[in-house]
Amino acid sequence: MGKFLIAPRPVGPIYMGSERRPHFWLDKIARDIIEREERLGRKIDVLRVESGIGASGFPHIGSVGDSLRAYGVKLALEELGYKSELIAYSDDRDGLRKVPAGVPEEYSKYLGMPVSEIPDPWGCHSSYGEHMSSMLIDALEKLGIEFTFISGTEAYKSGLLDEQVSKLLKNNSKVDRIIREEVGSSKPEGWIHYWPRCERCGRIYTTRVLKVIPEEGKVIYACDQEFKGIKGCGYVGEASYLRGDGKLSWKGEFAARWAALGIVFEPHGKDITDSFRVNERIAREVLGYEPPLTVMYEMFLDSTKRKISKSAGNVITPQMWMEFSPPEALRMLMFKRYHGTRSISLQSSPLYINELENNVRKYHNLERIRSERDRITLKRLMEFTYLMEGVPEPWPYRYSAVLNVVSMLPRDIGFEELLRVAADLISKYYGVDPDSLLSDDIFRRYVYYAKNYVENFGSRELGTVEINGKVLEAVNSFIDSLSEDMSDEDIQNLAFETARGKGVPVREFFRALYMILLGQPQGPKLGPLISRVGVNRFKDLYRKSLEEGRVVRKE
RNA sequence: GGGCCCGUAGCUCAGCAUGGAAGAGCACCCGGCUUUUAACCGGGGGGUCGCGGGUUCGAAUCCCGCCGGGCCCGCCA
Repeated sequence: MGKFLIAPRPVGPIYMGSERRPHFWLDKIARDIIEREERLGRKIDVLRVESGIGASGFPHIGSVGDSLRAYGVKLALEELGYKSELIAYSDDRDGLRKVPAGVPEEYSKYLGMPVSEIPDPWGCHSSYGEHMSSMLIDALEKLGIEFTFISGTEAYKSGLLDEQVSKLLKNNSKVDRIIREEVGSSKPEGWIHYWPRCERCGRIYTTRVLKVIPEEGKVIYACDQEFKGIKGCGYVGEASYLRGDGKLSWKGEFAARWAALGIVFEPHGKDITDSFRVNERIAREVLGYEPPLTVMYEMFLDSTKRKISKSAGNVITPQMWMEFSPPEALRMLMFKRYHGTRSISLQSSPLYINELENNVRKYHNLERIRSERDRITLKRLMEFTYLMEGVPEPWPYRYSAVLNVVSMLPRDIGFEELLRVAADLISKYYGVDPDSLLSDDIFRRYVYYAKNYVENFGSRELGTVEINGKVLEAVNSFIDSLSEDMSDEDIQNLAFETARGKGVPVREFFRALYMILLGQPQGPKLGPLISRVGVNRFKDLYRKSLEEGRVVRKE
């Protein structure tokens, strides 16, 4: 199908190579999916894409990337005129493998038990697993992702996977062989890759299937394996695999889900590439289901390119992200590309927001982008970033300005007061109506992000400023002449008078002041800025800059 | 032991699938505009495309080898 989207062109030197059309990666995947499904002759009334939702630990920023990318593919499929659905499948049937930091130590007693059967440490959800997955679901909703939720536990209990589980167990020797061929196995030859839940101790990772009884839909098992130092309880019993008294191991669970739900696309992190490869073969060779198209994405690193991990203390949760920058910035970051190791940090949030603002502006000036490829990439990136609901008109102010202003204001004044003062200053900077800022959701959020940023990371690091000696004298004279009782106007006039009186170009004079205070050559109108910040506070800030050696006299 | 990603301008990165005159943004420099409100405008400098081979009329792009940075997996998912 994809090929027919490209119109035939006349042959000739002018068209050499021009049949290569630039494309955005999500659009390409969507076209590939459709082409593939048609070739396979599957019915394509609803194209289901899937994303797993972890339920074993706290979600981090990478967890939402998987779902976000899958959702992007769903949007792209819909744009091509197909119905599509995102399945968010919670892995709450998985056993607890380790007790994450932040969960009571004594939870080690639950190791090996399905997380949906472990009590919620905080008591607010029906289980540990539900608590964890609900945190991720909450984040997905904040990101504007629509999905159909399926709980793994429910899936097993409802019989959704019965057919596939039966097939896998009946063909367990074939499954075992594939596993051995692809990744090897330390289990004895002929191992049956299914985890029955021990009726007595409730664990699944300490059991071993002794025998499959297909005609009764059950297995005989022994709870005699060791898992993470925990020994099985020794119980021997039988479990129905049709009622879901257990679960498939990873070597087959994806395959079962794909076949049962008819999944055509699922992204995966590189940590489970082996798992994917095995499952692809099992789906194809045992279940007779051609596995979904996939993309592999890299894990996230922090700004110093170190792996994000709980022990390193650099974990970013989606909830933390939302305290510092908007969901659309995160969507943009995730949709930009899917390969290459990504580094991400909350401290860089002003950069991400700046990029978002620039891209929104560029989107409304597309004709200015010369290269067709860049044009298409930017156009689609922004349309996906705004979930196909329309890219907003650029707003007339910058986050960097809001952050600068907020970082200079006293911090103990309360949010509403901070908002008012910031609106006042920003309105003067950009020449917009302060009331419209106060009722503007983006502005309100900007002030919120900026407040959090300053409280967590301090003011933005300002570089050293070199200032011409004569200009510096003028600046000093200006600072000395300031007094508490001056109005906005007085201060503004004083600035001009001082500059002229000292024979310094007005532009240079202002530039110097803004560089010292904000680290950038322009800022909100000076009189009101100093007045809102407070003359004495302003003098302190200036004195500090001098003391810290940030301001260097240049002849 | 197995596998993956990255290396292109000072910085952040596109471009590589399908080989056809090295790109963007930021930064920098020059010029313009303005009693700072620029969310600017015009121009400019700057790259042995990590290194070495190979294929080719032609390689950033394909193949092989190496160097540097980083990541993942080893039965848990």
